[in-house]
Parts: sequence; C-alpha cells; structure tokens
Amino acid sequence: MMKRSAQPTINDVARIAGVSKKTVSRVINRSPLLNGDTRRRVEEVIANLGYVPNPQARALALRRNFLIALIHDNPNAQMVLNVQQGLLEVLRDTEFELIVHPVDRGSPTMLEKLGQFLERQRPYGVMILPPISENEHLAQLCEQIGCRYVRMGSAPFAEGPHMVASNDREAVRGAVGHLIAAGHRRIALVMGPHGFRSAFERQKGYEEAIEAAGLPLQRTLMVAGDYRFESGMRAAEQLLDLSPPPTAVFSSNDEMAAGVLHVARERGLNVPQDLSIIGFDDTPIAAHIWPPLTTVRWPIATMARAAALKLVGEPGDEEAEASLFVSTLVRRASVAPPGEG
Amino acid sequence: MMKRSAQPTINDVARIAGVSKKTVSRVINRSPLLNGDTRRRVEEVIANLGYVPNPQARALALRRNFLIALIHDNPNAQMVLNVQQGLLEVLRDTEFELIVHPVDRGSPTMLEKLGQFLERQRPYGVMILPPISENEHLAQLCEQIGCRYVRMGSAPFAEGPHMVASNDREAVRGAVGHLIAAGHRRIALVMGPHGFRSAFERQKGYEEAIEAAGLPLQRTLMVAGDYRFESGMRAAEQLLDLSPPPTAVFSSNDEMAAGVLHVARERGLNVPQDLSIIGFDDTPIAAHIWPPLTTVRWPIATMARAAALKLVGEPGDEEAEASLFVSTLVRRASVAPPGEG
DNA sequence: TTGTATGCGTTATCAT
DNA sequence: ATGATAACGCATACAA
Repeated sequence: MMKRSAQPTINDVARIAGVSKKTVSRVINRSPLLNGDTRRRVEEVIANLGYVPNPQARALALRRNFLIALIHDNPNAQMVLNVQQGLLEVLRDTEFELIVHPVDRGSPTMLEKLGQFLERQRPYGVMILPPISENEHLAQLCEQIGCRYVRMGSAPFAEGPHMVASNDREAVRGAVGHLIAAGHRRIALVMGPHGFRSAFERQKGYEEAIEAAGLPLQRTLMVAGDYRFESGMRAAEQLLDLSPPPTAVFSSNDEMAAGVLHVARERGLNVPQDLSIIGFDDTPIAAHIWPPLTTVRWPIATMARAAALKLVGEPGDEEAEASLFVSTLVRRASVAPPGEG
Repeated sequence: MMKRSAQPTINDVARIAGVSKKTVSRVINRSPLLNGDTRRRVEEVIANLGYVPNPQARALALRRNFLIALIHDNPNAQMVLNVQQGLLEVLRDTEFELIVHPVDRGSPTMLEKLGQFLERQRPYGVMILPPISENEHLAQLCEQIGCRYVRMGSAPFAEGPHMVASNDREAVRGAVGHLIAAGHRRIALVMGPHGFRSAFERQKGYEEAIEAAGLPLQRTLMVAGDYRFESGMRAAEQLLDLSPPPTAVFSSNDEMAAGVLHVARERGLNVPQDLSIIGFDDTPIAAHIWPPLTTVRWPIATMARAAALKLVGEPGDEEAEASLFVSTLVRRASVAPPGEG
C-alpha cells in the first residue's frame, strides 16, 4: 500500500489520529457534536500532514461543487473585470474557485443550456451580471435547481440575499443636478439601449432632476444610444445640429460620452467651455481622455465582494448584509458653467 | 429505488441498453476496441435519455478535472478579458469550463500556492499570461505535476506546444520604421518596466529600427515607464524638457501613450503636428482618445483560441499548431511628418 | 460522542 | 469485444 507519494487522504488522517474517517469528516465540516480533545488531535494531524480535502470527492459526495460561477452576457469589459476582482478578493484563500460562464442572451436555448450547466457543474453559487440578471426566469431556474445566486443590477429588483444593487437613478439625479447648479438649462441626455434596466434608471434620474428644477422635459434633447462609442457620436451629431444646441449633455455611460466628446472636438467646440459633458461608469477611459471626464463611479468591486460574501460567507456577516450601494459623482474637468448662449 | 427525478446516470444507460457500465464508459471515452453495433445501440440510448456524464464523478475517477485554468498576475484588464473571450470561444459547447485564478507575483509563496492549487483542482490544462508566464519555475511545476500548459508571451521562449507568442520586436521595428519613413529623426522611446519580456522586446525593436536607419541611439531619448498612465506623463515631461525635444515618441503601451498625449496637450502642443505618437496594444482607449492613436494591435483573442486548442483540441488540429502570431500597425491620426525643427 | 456500512457516478483491472 | 468488481475520496444513515 505504498502510495504516500501523492496527497494525504482522509484515511491517512484517520489512521494516524487513531479515529475513524467519519470523525475526521466531522472535524472538516465543523460538526458541533464532537469532543474537544478529539477535534484538537485530529486538527493537529491535519496540520502536520498538510491534508486538504479532495474537492472532486467532496463534490461527488455532496452533489455540489465548490465553485462560484460568474454568469454574464455582453456587458462592458471593465465591469466584468472589476466584478471578477471583487469576487476573487473574497474567494482568495478560501476553498472556492471562480468559474466564468458567459451566455448568449437572445438565444432561445439560453435558459435550457444554463440549466444544463447548473445541473452538471453544480456550482456552490452563481453571480449574475446585468443585463442578463434582470431575467426573472433565470432567477427562478436557480431557485428550482437549488443553487444560491446573487443578481447585480442598477436598482434593487430582488430580495436582499439575492441582490446587489446600485442607486443609478439617484446618482444620475445628482449628476444632472450638478449641471443645473452650474447654470445649465438646456441639458441633453444620451440614453442607453431600450430594455436595459440601467438605461431606464438613468433616464428616470435625468427626468427627475430636470423636473425637480422646474425645467421642461424636451424630447429632442433625449436621444437614443446603445452604450457604444459610435452611438455617442451619432447622438452628439444629432444634438449639436439643434438650434440652439444643448450646453451640457449627460451620457448614460462613459463610452458614449467619449463619442460625444469626439464629435464636439471635430466640430471645433471646446469642452467644457462650449459644452459640458458628464458620463457614467468611471471607466479608465474617463480619466485618460482630454479633458478628463466628470462621471459617476459605481462601486462595482465593493458590490462584487458583497455578492461573494452572500454566496459563500458565514451567516451573520455584516458586510454580506448590504445590498444597496451608492454611486458617487467624480468631478473632473468636463463641466463648466455655460458660455454666452 | 425511485430516483428517476434527477439526471440519468451511466447505470440507467447500461440497463436500458442491456450492456454493462464499462461498455457505456467505453462509448463515452471513444475506446477503439468496441463493436460498432454495440456502440450505436448505446449511443442511441444516450441520446434518448439525454445522458451526460457527471463531471464530478469523472473528475474523481480520472484524478483530473475538466477545467481550464487561466493563471495571470496584474496584466492590463483588456488583455485578460480578450484572452478570456478567445478561450471561451473554443471552450463553448465543449465539456470544459474556464476557471480564473489570479496569482500574486512577488509573493514568496506564490509557487507553493500555485502547486497546491494545481494538485487540488487538477485542471485539465492551464493558460498562463504574461508577465508571470515568463517564470520558468512555474512551467517546470506544471511539467512535474503533469498538467498541460500553454504560456503566452511577447517572444517565443518555449516550445510550440507550450507557447503562443507575438512578435513584439518585429512589430515595434515596423512601427518605429513608420515614424522614420514619415521623416522623423529624433524619436523617443517610453519603455516598459524592467524585467518584463514584453518591455525588453519592444525596446529591442526600437533600437533595431533606429540602428537600421543609421540613426544614433540616444539614451536621453529612452526613458523608463511602468506601463501606467502616470508614468507616461512623467516620461513625456522629461522628454519635452529636452532641447531639442523629440518630434515623435513610441510608447511601449497605449496607456502610457495616453499619458504622453495628455502632457503634450497640457503644454499646448498639437498632436500630431508638433509631436507624433505611437502606442502598443490597441486597447479601446486608443481609438477613443483625440486624436485617435496609431498603435500596434496584437491578436490576443486569436492567440487565446490557439492556446485553448493546444490545451483541449484533438491532436492534428491545424489551428492548434500555430504558436507565433503577428501584430500589425493600426494607422490612425497620431502620426504626421515632423514640423519645422 | 464516535464508528460501521454504504452510496455518490465514473473509470481501471483483470478476467472471460 | 465485453463484464464483474474494485477503486477514487468523502459524506450520510444508522447503529453503538
């Protein structure tokens, strides 16, 4: 029976500690009914041997893997990465690993495939990113399969244990309020794509700020976009052709804001003197374009950490209780009072 | 024994097909010694039942998981994400899943921890990103443990089956050559951090291009950076204080190039009229700043796909043979002939 | 509080 | 070419 070459198993621990496998198993799984002495003795052997339970065997016996799955579809790259970082900060030094599973929203078999994935892989928990997180069927699927899940979104559309949300509406209200406070009266909105909760919330935030200031809501100042650079350019062209053109624009994300900036520059406009711009996301682009972009930063990594804690944390963890996170306005150089209009 | 509720198992298939478990197993694993009739019959039952082998059980029996691990440390976000996309394109619709495992280069226990990770998780294969991919000990570790691996880098520093490399040196030679062809003679280099192979290769490419043109290699025109925006700014300040200042600068990545652009703008310089700039990476930033940045694009996603194929593909796959990939110069608006010097 | 026997779903060994 | 039986390493039911 010489196979001491590889990892020690639960049998080795049991034999050396002079107890049964089951007792070792109890120590590992923190069973409450266990003699303190026995526990200490076993723990010592475990430490000496450097024993770590075999994840594959555990997964088979428990019918549950020690994996956290990140499910997303087509959000911006920076967000996915920030989420991964936040998740991994919590998962680091735990027995959990992160598995990334993109899906094709729009595919008719998406739910079916995801169901197969969950039933096969049996992850310990899943983190679902927007916009696919808004899909109620997906949440129900997790529920049915009995898989823990946390949804991320721009508004709290689920219960606390299953949700990490930012307050996009409020944040945008603040951002547009900042424009109004600077003296702007003709403020445009570049919207996100139809059907996205984030786009909806940001639009609402804009509308509420405009109305709160007693300003008229003008449809011509609200133009559609799809969160991409090019759509920001198209929106800017449409907006700057207006007479009079807006003196400021709030863009529902940074990438479109960069597009607006691009067009403004092409037309010889000075930002912010001739046109103020505010974006949303605080991507690296925002700080690196010229002028540096005033934008809304949402605490993605913090939200991801909280989500991971909800998924794998001990109950009662304070940090895991939070499920609403506030975004803040990052003031840089793309906002100024309006010029002579 | 009523548990037909869940997934069908290999036993169900065997019973219905009227064969033994082992035979089903042989079908699944494409064993060559198998009667064609039997195979077809079993395959039919498998299809009818929608049977899929349980990954956890396979992992336990095979002592090998059907996971591909992406190991990286602190490279730029865009690269990690592009790699993930490339990898996932190949892994999609296979039995493999992607698991992301960042490491802390510099930590003295890094190798040890990684060893534990590999022995515990037993991934089917690992993809190692630069700069940690340059660590020979890590490669040896994979070798010892018997884990397939592919290293990614800026030069082919390993054998084909274990390497996907770009030709940074040649690409930079071309980029700097482009500057020289435009008439520049005082061309600066913003270097990457010491110890990075990519930084080294890009520097060599610069030097080779300068020397090939019969130009003098001037140390004052070669300034250190660390691949971050701020270091690009510091480099630019140092460079633009020179008299005469350079008429063009090649930056070893886009982020630093954006920093150079930033400082040039602060000093009232026009780009490209007063200063031409070329970057490296073709990150989204490059296309979205003003002026759009001429830069070197390396085919990260393609490299990642090839790596995935090396890891999980059938032997003989042509696409999996490739291990050197060419980067190309993307000409945008940040290069012009030098003004009156 | 602890141990025994058995199951999880697959693959490997060694028969036939 | 196929099958019976034993791993694989851990957890659970039930007994002690």
